Parts: sequence; structure tokens; C-alpha cells
Amino acid sequence: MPVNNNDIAEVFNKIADLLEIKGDNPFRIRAYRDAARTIGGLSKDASDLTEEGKDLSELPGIGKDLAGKVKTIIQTGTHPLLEDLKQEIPEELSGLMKLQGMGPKKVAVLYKKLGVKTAEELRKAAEEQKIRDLEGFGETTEENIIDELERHKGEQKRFKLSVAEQRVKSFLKYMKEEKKIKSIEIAGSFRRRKETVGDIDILVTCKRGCQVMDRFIDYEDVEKVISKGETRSSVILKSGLQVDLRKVPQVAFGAAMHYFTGSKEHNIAVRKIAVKKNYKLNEYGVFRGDDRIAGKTEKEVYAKMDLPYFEPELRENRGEIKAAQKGNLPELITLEDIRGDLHVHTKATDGHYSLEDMVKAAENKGYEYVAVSDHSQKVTVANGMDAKRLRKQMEKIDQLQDKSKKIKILKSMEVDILEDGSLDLADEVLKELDFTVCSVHYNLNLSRKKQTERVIKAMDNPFMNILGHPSGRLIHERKPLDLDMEKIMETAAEKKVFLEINSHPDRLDLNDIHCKWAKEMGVKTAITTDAHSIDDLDLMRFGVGQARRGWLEPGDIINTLSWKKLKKHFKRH
DNA sequence: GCCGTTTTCGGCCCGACTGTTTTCAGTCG
Repeated sequence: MPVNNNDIAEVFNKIADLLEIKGDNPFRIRAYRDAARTIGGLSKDASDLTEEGKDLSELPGIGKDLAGKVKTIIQTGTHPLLEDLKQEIPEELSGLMKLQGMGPKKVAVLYKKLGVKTAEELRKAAEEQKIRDLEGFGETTEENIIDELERHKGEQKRFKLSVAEQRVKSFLKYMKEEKKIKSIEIAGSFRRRKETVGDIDILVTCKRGCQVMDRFIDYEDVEKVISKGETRSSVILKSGLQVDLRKVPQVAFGAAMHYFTGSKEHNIAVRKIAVKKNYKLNEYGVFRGDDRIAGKTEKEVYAKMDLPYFEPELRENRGEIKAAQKGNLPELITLEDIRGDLHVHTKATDGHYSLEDMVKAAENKGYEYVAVSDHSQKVTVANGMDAKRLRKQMEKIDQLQDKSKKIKILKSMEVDILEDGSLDLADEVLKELDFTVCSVHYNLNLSRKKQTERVIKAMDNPFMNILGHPSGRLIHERKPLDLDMEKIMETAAEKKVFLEINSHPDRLDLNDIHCKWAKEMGVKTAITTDAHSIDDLDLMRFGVGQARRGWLEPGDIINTLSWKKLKKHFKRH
């Protein structure tokens, strides 16, 4: 069983949890957490890096000791330190720390005094009112524990960005009805356009006498008020989504936006720079002694650190600060750069609108081109098309093109990659198309070797242009295919095949890390919507967000090109 | 446990809110 980066990260995180419960040196604990994050975010497998003879202690936050531990974990799947800790402290306790309000100290007390290890035992102790008498605990804490256990039963911790976006929209509209609010902005991972968000952070500035906190907790969708203060309150909506509101003074708005946009790791890195310069950086501004020297805008906060403004999507401490210091920050792709959609479906297969409707909708978006990419015959559930029906659709497109002067309609198809790596329709049909998107929809559970070979073989076919939703994952629903992404990208770069960034909020496939990786390996991408309806054409913003998180610039994305230029990129034969 | 233009020791990001206290520890972001 090969040990991948997530396995290593998990061992380190577990060590950190158990050390924390034990009450170990907090900085040692952080070292383990930092290392877990570093390893978890690598684009190459640590095991491959070691094999290549790379010195892992060159990675940030990994010293000699942890580099050695990584090696041990790669070889054995675990580490003696973790095994020893497990003898001392039951590992289930780390699970209890996931409950809100339960940290290492409380968990330790509950274990020592009551022998509580699992959620079940915790519930029993709370229901028998044994917790309230412990030192540092009380009746309220006991009730909160029961509430938390209840809330976690459903076990959905993070929300897809699109779902959060919907909830937030109406909440914001409600808040904006309060006329004394001067400005209101969303920060947090939502602003960074992360594919899933754990909670929503809202920042407001107000005029004097504004009862913003009262209005906040009075929202009809609020299920529970977690906390309410002068400057900060937290609620949980009926959907389970947590929303935090912070009131900040105008002069500190930029500093607060910076602080609450995060990521935590990015902030820590920036704050370290502040410390070096003898400044103090917090949510109220940049301070030299007691003097606030910046804070009104994010730009001026960064400027004090001799840094340029960072787009929120870049703020993950994945090398953006070093890149900025060298003047190498990317000029990120924007929605306006997109000239057309290369993957939309129609009623001919599983879309919900006619060819005419989809083309018209794309035209109304101001696109220069739109590609009709319906399913091929293998996908019977979607009424996939055989050669005959495809040719008929091409004829229809020709007729419609005669009437539509404003937009170029591209003939495409989402062709299935069969189990043996061949394509679902013959080359002699595929060659009549402008290009193809080729995707895996069946036999999702092949071994890593077979699955990788399958996709690579498909790329041998000169009529394959774009690899559709490369990993095949569905967020929260389906794991990604077991693919050697590095090999896939190497081959794609060599064979001039493009990778799709599928914008559907359930897919967002490629993910952010793979987007960045594609760029590093010289693979170009296409941001598409995979639209099955007219409204789906608007999903492009999610794909663009993902691409921005992956540092992509207009030049990395093929559908920023005019059709005239793009056309040449599709000729592989 | 990591790290170094204050470099091999002694630091390590910082503030709000809660529930428990009666001045603060724990937790969270």
C-alpha cells in the first residue's frame, strides 16, 4: 500500500492532536501541523521526491527531524512516536476536538476525570449531568456539548461554494436594508473562492448608533446564536452554515479585510514580515509603537510590508510571498478574458435546451464562440449520440450558423474514453469535428496503473483535444479517479492535449493545486461550464475562481484566444 | 520542532468572546 502525501499529513496531524491533549510544547505542536500542511500541499508525492534523492528538509517547516520522520512514515505507514502516543492517549480523543468549543484541555479533563473517549461516551456523560461538576465546566458547557453532538450527527462540515453563495446572497440583501451600514463585504475562504467553505465571514462599517449586531442575529434564517458581542457575533443558519459578522472602524477596514480574508497561513507569513520590520499587524492596522501607520485599505497594509496587493485567491501561502518579492506574481485570468465556452450540452443528449437556445444564450453573453459538446453513444443514460446522429447535429449546426452571424458555433463532442483507452467513435467521424472533449465516465475503479494507461492511450489519438473533468471527482460525493496526475500532465504537455477546468461547482475539476501544477508543467487548460442549461453558462465564474487559485493567467487558458488562433491549437494530426 | 541580514539559542501571530471565574483559561478564527 503506497503512502501518499495525505497519509503523511494525517500522521503528523494526529501526532499534533495527541501532543496537544498531552499538553506538550505548543510550538512543537505547530511544527507538526505546519509540516502536515506542507506535505499535504505538495504537487509531487513525497515518496517520489525521496526516491529521486531530494532533501525534504529543504521544504519550509521541515527540518532534519521531520524529514527523517517523513521517511519512516513512507516506509511503514506510521511513526513510532504516534504509536507511543496512542499507548498513552486514546486516539479517538482527537475526534472529540472537532466539536465546537472542545479543545485539547477540555478533552483531556473529560478523559482523565470521566474516562470519556468517544462521542457516544461524551453524550452519555452529558445526559447523566456528570460534566457540569467538573472544574472549569458548568451547566451551559454541558448543554452546548449536547447541542454540538446533535449538530454533528448530520456530519456536513463544509459547504460547496455555490451553495454558500446562494445563502449569503439573501443574507446580504437583508443586511443592506439597514441604512446605517456604510459598507459590507464578505471575507474568508468565500472571498478566496475556495471550492468549499466552512463558514462565512462578513465585515461591516457603520455610522454611529447602528444596531448591526441586533439586526444580524434577528435574521429569519438564523437557527442558533453562538456568540454576540460589540464587534463580533456568530450565528448558525438553518442550513447549518455558520456566519460570523465583525464590525470594524473605517480606518481599519483594509487591515480587517486582510486579516479575515486569510488564509491563516498567508496572514501568519505576512505578520512575520511585520515583526521583522518592528511593526505590529493585526485586524486594526499596521502599528509602529502606538501609531497606526496603515489600515484603511489592504493595498496600504501590504505596501508597508514592501509587498504588492495580493488577489484573494493567491493568499494560501503557497509561495505567493516569495514570488511577489521577486516580482513574479501572476496577472490572474478574469471572467472578462474568456472568449467562449468549449463544453455545452443540448437536448440532443442530456441537456435541457435546444441547440438554438444554447447558442442564443451564449451569444447573449457576448461570447465569440460556443462549442456544442454532447455525449457519445457509450453514455446511454444521457442518450449519447452515434455517428449518424452526430452528423445530423453537424448539419443542424451548419444551418444555424448561416442564420447566426454574431457567434461561431463549434462542432464538438464529449467523447467517452473507453476502458481500453480507445475513443467511443471512429476517427473518420471525429475528424469532421472542430475539436473534441474526451472524458472518462465508466469503469471508475480501475487501478492507478490501468486508469493512468487508459487516459494516456487516449491521448495518443490525434483527435483528442481536451481531457474533460480529468479527475472525475464530485465534491462530497465521489472520490477522484486513481490517476498518476504527474504522468498525465507530462503526456498532455508532450502531445499538446489540453486539460479541462470544469466549472461546475460539484466538479471544479481540475482542482486548484492541479491547475498550478499544469502551469508549472507547461500544460494549457480550457475553462468550460459543461452547461446542461442556459443558466449553467453562468457557472464560468467558479472555474475562473479555481484557475485563479491555481495562479493561471490568460495565456495559460486556451479559450481566451480568438477562434482563429485557437483553431491552430486543435490541429494535432 | 523549526529557524536565522538581531543566526546555534531563544524566540515562535494576535485579539474577541464565552463560561467559568472574581481575574482568567480555553477556544476560536
